[in-house]
Amino acid sequence: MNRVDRLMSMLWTLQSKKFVSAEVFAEKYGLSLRTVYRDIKALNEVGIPVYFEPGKGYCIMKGYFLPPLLFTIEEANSLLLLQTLAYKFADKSITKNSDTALEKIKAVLKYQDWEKLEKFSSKVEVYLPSDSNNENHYLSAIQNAIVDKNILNIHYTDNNNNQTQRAIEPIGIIFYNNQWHLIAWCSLREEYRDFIVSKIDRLVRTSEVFKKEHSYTIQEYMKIF
DNA sequence: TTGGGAGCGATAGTACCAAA
DNA sequence: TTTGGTACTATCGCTCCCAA
Repeated sequence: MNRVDRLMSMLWTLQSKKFVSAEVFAEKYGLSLRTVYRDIKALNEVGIPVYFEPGKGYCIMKGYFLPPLLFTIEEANSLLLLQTLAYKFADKSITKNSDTALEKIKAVLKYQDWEKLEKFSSKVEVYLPSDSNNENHYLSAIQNAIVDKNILNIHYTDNNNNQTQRAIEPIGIIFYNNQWHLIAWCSLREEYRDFIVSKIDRLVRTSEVFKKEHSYTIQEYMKIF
């Protein structure tokens, strides 16, 4: 990493964390403390309001924000790979967002890097078994419901082709057996259930918050069931 | 019990020099 | 030009001791 990239990286770190000590920077970039002090001074000299709080570390003045407009070609390639995986493993609601995110990244790349990224994008492919299905578009809504603890109303077709309507409280999503599974408290069955996302025929995210205090995390659920 | 001063360690910062 | 090493100073927080 050259010095300019490192200074930018330090800036993003300071923007994303409350306090960072000189020692943490030295360890992160494999530098001596002396060089970290020089870098902090360099940031100050170009007008970035980095200040020091005794016992805590360095911090950037509240309200100061520089949008992360610079990406290296390696970072852009990594994101392109992730987007390719998203196309295969996620649904339309996710790929729509990852498309626009990648377009924003491409827009701020240097022309040479943009050209490299375009060449690379035609040389990456992921193959999945033919029975995998990511044709619906509920993953994004499910993600938001999990974060905001919103109840979901779903129309679901189970393994016996029985169609039911349920109110569920989603605690997490898991990808296994080539399918996304939604783990949720089911008010119809009054227990935790594993719903295959592709078998959800209709999904409505309500503004109603969870009625139950959930005792499981998604990791604990997978260990137990 | 409380407040002040001394001592100590951790951390931040600077100066100078050498090496790559 | 950039970086690291060493020596040094400054500051802060904590603990201990002692006097009021």
